[in-house]
Amino acid sequence: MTPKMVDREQKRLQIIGSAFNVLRDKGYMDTKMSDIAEAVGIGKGTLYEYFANKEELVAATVETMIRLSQDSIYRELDAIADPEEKLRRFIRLLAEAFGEESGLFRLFIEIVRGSGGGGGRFERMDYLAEAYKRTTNKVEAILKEGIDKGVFRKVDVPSTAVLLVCIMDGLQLPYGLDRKSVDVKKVNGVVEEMVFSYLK
Amino acid sequence: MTPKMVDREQKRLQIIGSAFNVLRDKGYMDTKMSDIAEAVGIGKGTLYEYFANKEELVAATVETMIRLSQDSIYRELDAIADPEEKLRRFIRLLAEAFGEESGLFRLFIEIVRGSGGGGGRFERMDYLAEAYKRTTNKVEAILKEGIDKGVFRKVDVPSTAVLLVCIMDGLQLPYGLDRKSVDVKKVNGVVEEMVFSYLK
Amino acid sequence: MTPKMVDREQKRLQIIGSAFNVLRDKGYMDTKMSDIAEAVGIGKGTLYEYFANKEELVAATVETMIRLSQDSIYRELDAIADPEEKLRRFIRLLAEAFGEESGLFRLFIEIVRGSGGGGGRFERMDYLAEAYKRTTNKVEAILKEGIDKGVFRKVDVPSTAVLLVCIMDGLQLPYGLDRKSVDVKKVNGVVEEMVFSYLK
Amino acid sequence: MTPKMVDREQKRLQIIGSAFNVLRDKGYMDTKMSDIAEAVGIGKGTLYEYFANKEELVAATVETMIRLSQDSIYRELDAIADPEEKLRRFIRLLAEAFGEESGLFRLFIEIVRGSGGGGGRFERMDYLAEAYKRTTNKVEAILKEGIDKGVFRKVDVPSTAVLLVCIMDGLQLPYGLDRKSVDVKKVNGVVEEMVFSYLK
DNA sequence: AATGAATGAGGGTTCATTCAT
DNA sequence: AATGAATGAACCCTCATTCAT
Repeated sequence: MTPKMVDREQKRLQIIGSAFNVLRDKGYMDTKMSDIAEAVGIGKGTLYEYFANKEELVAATVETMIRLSQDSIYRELDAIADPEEKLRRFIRLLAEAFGEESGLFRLFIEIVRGSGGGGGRFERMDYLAEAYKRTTNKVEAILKEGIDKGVFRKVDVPSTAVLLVCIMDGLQLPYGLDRKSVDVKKVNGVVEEMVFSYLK
Repeated sequence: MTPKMVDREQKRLQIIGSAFNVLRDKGYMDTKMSDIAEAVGIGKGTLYEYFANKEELVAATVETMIRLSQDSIYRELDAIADPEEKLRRFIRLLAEAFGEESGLFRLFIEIVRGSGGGGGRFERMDYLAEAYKRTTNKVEAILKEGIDKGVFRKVDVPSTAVLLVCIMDGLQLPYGLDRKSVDVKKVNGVVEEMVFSYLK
Repeated sequence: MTPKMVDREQKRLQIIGSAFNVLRDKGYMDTKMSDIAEAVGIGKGTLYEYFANKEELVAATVETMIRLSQDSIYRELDAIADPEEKLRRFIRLLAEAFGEESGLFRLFIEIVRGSGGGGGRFERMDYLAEAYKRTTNKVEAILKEGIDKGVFRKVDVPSTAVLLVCIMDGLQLPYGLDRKSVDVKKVNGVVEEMVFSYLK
Repeated sequence: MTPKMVDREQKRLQIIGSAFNVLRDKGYMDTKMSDIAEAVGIGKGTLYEYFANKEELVAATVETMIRLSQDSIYRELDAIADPEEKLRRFIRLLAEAFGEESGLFRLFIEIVRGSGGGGGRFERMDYLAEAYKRTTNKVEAILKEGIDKGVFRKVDVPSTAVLLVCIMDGLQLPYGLDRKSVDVKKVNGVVEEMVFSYLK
């Protein structure tokens, strides 16, 4: 990687960071390229020096933010040996990651929505599917390990893993609708109880 | 309500029905007013005789479809006396309603996304919050009844109700990403098991 | 053709007429869609009700103007029996058609230029090639008839026909460069003399 | 001219050479400044060290290429004494210069087109008019000499000269439209025959 | 002198909305 | 009441030009 490449990559990341803030707040549809440029503090045209078009910029933004989020989660998880503790931590980290602070998943969903139909606009959304798959795989591994070690019951691993990820995703819902009246912490507590009541 | 009003209401419903089909398939962003008009089989201008603008039409569509879905679910549930059976049925009905066939929730999410930020375009989305609230209330009622009758443990009712709705919502996720490799029926089965392992 | 189609075709022609005026004066590159809209006296968006994009509009304009020009020329020629008189008239009509009044050919050339390279923007320019071919064919027919009737020498018909069309085209040149100092009428006279000195 | 100036002039010529290749292939409209810079193998900004803007660069390119072409033609013609031979050679040289290999005239025409209207972008296109004038003057001189020497008929010299240049220009036409089906050599042969049948 | 990253004016195009019929 | 032709604001994107290094 030449020095120039470093600068370029730095700038891409800077743009992605600001782009994410705007996209998270306004959604894909309502985010104009000029909004992003303004947020980064650069000219509109400069965006096109780093990304071919809006779709690429948004895809790269989502990809990067997911990767960063996943990397950070996985790194922390890898340091934990006990499967139950690992799963418990996983739930909390995902709840955090999906929580309001991030908004990543709200954006994620909007984009998936737009491209789910087949003729959708996002081509590179395979990455999103991969990220999802990576997460379910991670959960599957944790579950298997727990079962092998006799910590968990012998549950259907693939279905349970999918369900766990779905639940974490579903916890997004109140953020859009009912921010005030829901005690997120409590709900998260119930999630853990419920999951382990099932696994034990 | 005069006969004319009835006609008017009929036509609104007809438009809403066709609009929903289009919106479900293409998403909010990619659905043009002309697409809807074409689907209904009327002129573009006529839409504006029945709805003030795109936002109103879409809001009314989502409202109506949610109401219809909820009405049908509640009607069926009211016929069931046993709380456990009621909750079990509720889970299945919601899974169905949120399932791929409907697509209602994918649309719902896309719209909520757009208006979540506060400055968003959808003003009338309070209705969505109400629908959500109505559902959690319904679940709360079922839980309370079950606890009162000694069928369920004494769980935190509000949090558990919220969680249940979130879980049902979260089950949408695979539809957009991983339609093929997920065995939806199995996952739904795990949901039931998990919920009741927690409530018992 | 329904009544609506008539109106539509009328409007297309109206747009084409105004578009031609603008294109002739400013050239393809410097003609903005808004210039054309303004010239027609309609909104910019309306152009797109009748033509898919700028390229289609320009292609249709050139096609139509060429067709009109050719139709008018051919109609007049068909009324003439004598080959020499026919060719003489042909030269004069083409000189007129290609003359400054029209500017059609200047535009024509600019467009062919842009699309000649192969990767060029104009896909429908086959029509231009056809128009050119139609003209050379017409000239070939006149030459053949003249030769058959013994009015002309036995020249190489295809090459001579191509050359005649090229000459007429070449007469455009002074219009762009030297409008003032060239006596077009005289030059046209020389063309005729030269051509017939060759054919006799 | 200081050594520095020589270097500068060298570089200008180098740029012009590459610029011509690109312009000939893509046309004015589709040639970006970056294309030229890349072709020269220098930075985009450097172009502006040698030419004030795109227009100047293109104008200089066309000017230079025309001058080079004319110089080479004139040098060769000056070595010929016999007027008929001179004219014959002139026709062949111009046919070559205007031929596909060069593409100079296709570019020339595109540019003249853009600036013909008066409000056009090219201010310095006077040079093109001068080059054209120089060519007609040259032809006039040849014709006069031929007439004086009794080799040619007493034709209208200015008109005939203009016509000859127009014909040579017109021979460009098939290159853009009908490259395949035209036997250029034969057509060029007919040109000579026709011209001399007129002059004798 | 040379560069190329940054810029932003400007163009083509879309589509929600209007309104004359 | 119903229509769809007309509209133009608004958006994405390009590319000639500038200027800090």
